[in-house]
Order: sequence, then C-alpha cells, then structure tokens
Amino acid sequence: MNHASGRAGRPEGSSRAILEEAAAELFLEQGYTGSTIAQISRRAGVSRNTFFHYFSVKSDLLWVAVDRVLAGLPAAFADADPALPPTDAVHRALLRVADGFGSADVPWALTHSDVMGTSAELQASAVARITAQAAVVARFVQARDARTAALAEPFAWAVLAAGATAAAIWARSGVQRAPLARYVDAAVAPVCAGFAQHWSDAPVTASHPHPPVSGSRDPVR
Amino acid sequence: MNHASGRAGRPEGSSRAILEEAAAELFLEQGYTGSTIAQISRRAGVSRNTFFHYFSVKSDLLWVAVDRVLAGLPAAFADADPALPPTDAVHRALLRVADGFGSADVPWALTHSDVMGTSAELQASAVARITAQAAVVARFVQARDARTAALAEPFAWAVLAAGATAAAIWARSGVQRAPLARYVDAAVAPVCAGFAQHWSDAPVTASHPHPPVSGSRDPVR
DNA sequence: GGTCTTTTCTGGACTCGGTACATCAATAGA
DNA sequence: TCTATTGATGTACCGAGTCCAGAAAAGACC
Repeated sequence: MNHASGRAGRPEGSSRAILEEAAAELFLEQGYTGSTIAQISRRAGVSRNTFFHYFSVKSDLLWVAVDRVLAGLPAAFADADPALPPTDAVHRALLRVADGFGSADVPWALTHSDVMGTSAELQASAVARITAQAAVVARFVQARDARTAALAEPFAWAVLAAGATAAAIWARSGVQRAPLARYVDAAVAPVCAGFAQHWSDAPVTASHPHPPVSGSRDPVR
Repeated sequence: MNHASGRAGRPEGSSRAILEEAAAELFLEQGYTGSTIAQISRRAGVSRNTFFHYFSVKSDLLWVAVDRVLAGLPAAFADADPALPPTDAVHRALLRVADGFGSADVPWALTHSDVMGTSAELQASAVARITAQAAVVARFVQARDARTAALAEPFAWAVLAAGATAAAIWARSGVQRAPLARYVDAAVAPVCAGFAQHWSDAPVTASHPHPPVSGSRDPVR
C-alpha cells in the first residue's frame, strides 16, 4: 500500500510522540532522575533502543518545547529589518522568540526542581542549546557588519547568557510572573547597548572614572 | 608520631598529585575520552575508589589549573577599590584573575581537541565553574549597590560568558597569542559598560534609532 | 507473484562513569 | 591499649549511551 510519506522503507510509528507522553507522565510521577530510559520506553510500549533512535540524549526530553520555539530563531533573523544595527536586530529577534512562551507553559527544563540547581546534566543540555544559538547569532552579527568580527562570539554568548538567566528567573518566579519577553528584554538590553556603543566607536563616557586597567576598547589582536 | 597536619586519622598519601600526573600522561597518550578512570587510577597505583575520593567527577581533571586560579576571584573582590562602581570592580577583578594565566600554559580544558567542541561533558564542567563564579559576582555586585539586584544575575552570567568565550578564543589562537587579559578585557568591557550605563540611569543615546520593542530599561517586576 | 532496497524497530551484549557499603589500615589522642 | 577519625580498598550495583546483527514493514522494479 502506498504509504502517506512518499519514502520507502518501514513507516515510522508514532513512537516519538508516545515517548514524549510517557516521559511526561513518568516525570510527574517519579521526577526526571527517578525515571530511567528503560521505564520510559517500556511505558511507551517500545524498545529501549527505539528511544535512542528518536532522542540522542535523555535530557532532550526536557527541552522538546524549548527546542521547538528555538527553531524559530533563524527565521526571526531572516526577516529582520536590514536597517537595524546588528545588536538591535539580535535584541528584537530574541524578544520575538521569547514571545513564543506563554506565561503558563514553563518548560520542563526550568520548572523541575528535580533537575534544577545541582544537576550537571541540565546544565550541559542547556549549554548545548546556547552553543547552537550562539553560532547562529555570531554568524548573523558578523554577516551584518564585518567590524563585529573580533567580538561576535563573546557578544553572542553574553547576550544569550543574559537572556537564559532571565528565563531562569522568570521560571522560578511564581505563577504571577510577567511575560517572559519582559524579563529577557531587561537583561538583554544592557548587553546589546554596551556592544552597540563599542562598535559605534563612541567612548562610553560615564563608565570609567578610573583609568581602565588596560586598553579597554581595543579589538583583540 | 605527630603528623604534619594536626588532624587525626590516617594521613593522606600523595595520591592526589599522583593521580593528576597519571591523568596528564594518559591524556597525552590517549586523549581525554580515551582514558578511563580505571586506567588512570591503575597507573597512579591506586584504587579506582581512591580516585573518587579526590575528584568527584572525571572532568575535574581538566580544570585543576583553572580551579586554582579561579579560587583567587573572591580575594580579588575583597580588596577592590570601594570607590569603584560595581561593574568596574568586576571588570578589574576579572582581568586580575586572567593575569594568572601565562601565555604558555593553556589549561587542559581548552586545548584538548579531544574534548573541545562536541563534548557535552566539557560544556557541563565549564558551566559548573561559571555557575560558581556567577554566584560570587552577583553577590558582590548586589552588596555594592542594591539597585543592581534585579539584574545582578543576568549581569554576572553575561560578563562571565563573555570572559569565558574570550578565553576560548585565546586558547585556540596560536602560540603567538597575546596575554589572556587582553582578550578578556576586550570582551568584558562592553558588557560592563552596558550595565554601568543602565544602572547609572542615563539613556544610551546612540543605541536605539528605532523605538525599542518594549520598555527596554525597566527593571524586572 | 517474487526478489531487492530502504527504513524502523528489536535484542543482546558491552563499556564506562558514578554510587553505596562494608571493611581494612594508619594515625592521633586519651 | 583502646577509641575515634580519616584514608584507602573491594565488591557489587545502577543507568546512560554505544554497537551490531538481524527482524519487520513497507516501496520499487522485474
């Protein structure tokens, strides 16, 4: 019979969605660390190996929602106003992505006290996301303005770190929290402003009442 | 016999140093991922459990040098000029810490191509360090000036992310690289300037030719 | 109908990091 | 000499992640 997707080969089941559901259930019942991959796949009625066919790492389960939203970042860059300075374009793109999260649905990764705080696993998986996005941001900024090259990466990381920290604060605020975008905006704005100033080559007058320890605004190398 | 250290109990051998040495050797021979904890402890002539007595995680071995230098950060804060605005104090403290690294001795964590890039393990261990330092920075900033409270954490993370990224760039530059402090300075300065401006409550005039997407400089909450 | 090929899914065995626990060894102090 | 403390070892275990060989389910082509 001609299967829906034109491809050859055995059609894939709904395994992925089922695994996500099973995991969500088990996380509620036993927490993240308390649930093993074996249990999750068993409840999903699927072999343990099938799990690894869909998720390369257990912690991917914590980020399914986030990953879906994050996937929109390149698009947000694609239709950024070309007249905007790169820092502002990044600023706006991040806010647009942040708007993808309702005040209600805080992602697994940020709520689960189980994994928050001490867990090296969560940190690692979070940084994996930031690494990916940092590459996108750095590439974008550099393409916009070649003069940003030397500090494109530090800027990307700084701005994403600020944003991610804001998201963490947002998550641990109560249910009364304001929209995520407001938190992200407050944290990201100063970083963008700082680099914008730096790249526009106008000295930041208010900042160094004492002489800087070394030449502050010289590009690397 | 009265042992050197006043403490009771069996005196510790030189196990820690021996383990570090053995690890360094094996990392050179087989790379980080290629060397197992069992091998390291065997070469050190010590049981595998003893390894975990001295290092809680394998990746700690990558950061021994860094951790020693990083331990100096609180001290750098302790004798910071009280007249300095908090952002500048942080800026200077970071440069002082950065000066602890000679151009020659790039730490394991940053050189080893084996673990760079893809390794989730390295990322996790790096973030663990940044987490610790971010807490120190945020606490310091907040103690200096209560008005920084809302953004102390985002600032701490942003500034450390910028610095860490600069360190990574420094590490992957050739042997001809300039001193680390210069890289860190270039990356950290804009972040500090941006937050300094924000906290000094003077609008960043050059930054927003277009109106900000939402109230950029409002504190969170 | 048959064979291919391609893909999903399964089973089993394995490695390695990390933990738990009981126990031994060596020291200081009483 | 007895005890408390701390370093070190042995053993057993758990769970994540990898590898590989092969089965199940489809399309494609004859």
